[in-house]
Amino acid sequence: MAGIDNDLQLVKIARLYYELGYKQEQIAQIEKISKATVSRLLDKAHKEGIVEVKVVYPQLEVHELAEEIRERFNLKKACVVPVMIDHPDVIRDDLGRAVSNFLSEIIRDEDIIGVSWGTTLPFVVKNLSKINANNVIVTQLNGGVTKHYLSTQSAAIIEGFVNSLNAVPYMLPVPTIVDSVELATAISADSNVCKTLELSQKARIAVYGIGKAGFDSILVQAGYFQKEEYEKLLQAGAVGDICSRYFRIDGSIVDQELNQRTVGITLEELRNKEYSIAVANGEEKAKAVVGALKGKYVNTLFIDEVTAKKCLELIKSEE
Amino acid sequence: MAGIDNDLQLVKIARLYYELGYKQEQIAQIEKISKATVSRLLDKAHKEGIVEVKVVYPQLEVHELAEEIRERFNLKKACVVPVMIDHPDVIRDDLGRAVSNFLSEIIRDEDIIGVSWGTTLPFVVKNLSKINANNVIVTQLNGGVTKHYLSTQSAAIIEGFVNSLNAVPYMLPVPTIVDSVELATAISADSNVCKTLELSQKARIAVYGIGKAGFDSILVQAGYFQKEEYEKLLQAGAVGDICSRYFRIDGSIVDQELNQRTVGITLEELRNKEYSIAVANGEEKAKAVVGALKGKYVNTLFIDEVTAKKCLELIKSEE
DNA sequence: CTCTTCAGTGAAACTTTTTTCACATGTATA
DNA sequence: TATACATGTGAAAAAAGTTTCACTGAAGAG
Repeated sequence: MAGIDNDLQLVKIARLYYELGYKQEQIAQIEKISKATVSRLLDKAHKEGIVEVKVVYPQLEVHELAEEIRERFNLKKACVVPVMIDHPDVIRDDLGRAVSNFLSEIIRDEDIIGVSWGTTLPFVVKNLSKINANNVIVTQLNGGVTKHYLSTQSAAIIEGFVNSLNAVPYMLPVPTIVDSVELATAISADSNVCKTLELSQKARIAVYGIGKAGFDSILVQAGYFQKEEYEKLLQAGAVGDICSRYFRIDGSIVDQELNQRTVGITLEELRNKEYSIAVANGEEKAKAVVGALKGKYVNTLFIDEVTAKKCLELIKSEE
Repeated sequence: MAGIDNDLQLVKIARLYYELGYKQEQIAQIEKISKATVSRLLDKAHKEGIVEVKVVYPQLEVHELAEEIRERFNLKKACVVPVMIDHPDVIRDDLGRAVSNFLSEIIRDEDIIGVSWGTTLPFVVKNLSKINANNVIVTQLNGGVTKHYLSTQSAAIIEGFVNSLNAVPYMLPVPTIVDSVELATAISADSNVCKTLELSQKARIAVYGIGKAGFDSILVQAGYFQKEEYEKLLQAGAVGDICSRYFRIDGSIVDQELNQRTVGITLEELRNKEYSIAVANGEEKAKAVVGALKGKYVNTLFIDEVTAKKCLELIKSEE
């Protein structure tokens, strides 16, 4: 798309501006263009990733809250990031970084690591640094959201992991929920799908987000549910999902038939992972997080301060 | 110096500005300070390294010129970087990056790598990325410039290499040129100095700048030479120096007595290195570069386009 | 205790950057 | 060939960011 000539000029202008501190007007003279164009080209350089701005700061944690949650649910590890700025993107970025750091501590050669998709996972990928490991396999834990096979969202997440770990990907290019149990069985029997599912089962590490049950869920918006069907689900006590499998606040699975129509790793299987790593962000997800913890679908939790507090409140009010 | 509270606010403001794209005026409202202060704090965040701006671009090379130089002087490798922007800092940065990339290709476990100081070396250090190698030793090839033992310049360069390579440093905390041959011999006999010199001799890789002989040289300014002494040197044909040892355009050493009063690796020793890597930048250094190449003190050259052309001109005009 | 000094601040003046607007150029389409 | 349409430009207007300046309050000196 962008020619090399073009990019060279962008680089030149960016360097004159950011490395040498020239004013845009001086650059305009040098390049014989208007200062307006210089401004526009600098903007383009940002968008094309030629200019990178990074804010460097230590990873902070709220240890007391983390310890309380870890003990209460007998987790392997809990990490609570402080809410420095109350904005989802900022919090998710901090969570993503924390998860990423943790992964680079635990990943080793020959590992199989399963990942799902969601709103938080992209932030893990964004913060993933090159990790030195050999023969790692990345598997997709559950199908994509779009029904038209291969959602770009999940593909990008897997790709990020693959690049950072120098790994081999195993995708699950199927819908996450299908119309009948028979169809789900048939799909799972397909040799490619089956291979990925097997690897997901064997994975030592699984990383996924915790979803909140509600009409704003991606699954609803992607048309996986009729309105009445979803309402029934909510009335039956659904508070959240992991890999598109819905559970109640006590951790029990809501609808066994639905569960059987869902393709991908099961919640049972997650229980047995050495590392079942969940990331969650947002107060409204507190019930979902509590459900996930009570169901033991998670042994390593990454969560923000506000949500962590809300979770503890919920638990304490139950007692 | 800066309190943690203070830094936290800097980080917060930097993130609001660069990650969320808030205007300084909005941030001023949030933090209940004036927009002038926000501007000042952002400036401080830059200076403290909390905000990093990087221009990302591929490493470009002028292959034809490089090949011509490589062949003519029978070098192992020559790398000529294009002059995108005619400013010493920019060119040196490109050179530094090129050297740094090359080093990360060739460095291996148990290596000994000797480095000098100069105006170009800091740019190599700046661009050095973490290199995975074990038990590497970094030695200082020649004494610092200041006569007061331990020049910060060279210390910083060594430190950069040590950090990047996870290496152990061997410093040479002595003046580079002393008053008498006897003193030089005595200093070299000191057990610490001797150890470093030995390691420098054994080093598989040496990295250094090529200096130009002239009254603007750091050595002159540091008071190593009387004016008349230096004039004599120039009249005797000195065009440049490597590790404070002066040579003519044909590569011959200018003053044997001075050479013997110089502490550090000898030019002879550089000739036998597996990798004798020189970096040079600036048209005015062309003669010095030609001398270094003719003397075979270099087998791997990193140079900018303009200087490379000038060198070839010089050689061709001699023929 | 008073005076001086100094770092830090906001308001306002100033500079720099971005956006708007009108126009030009080239390209695809009828 | 004419016509719509997108793309890119500079001049000027508008917005955003920086610097100057005068003032404040705190720390140290007398």
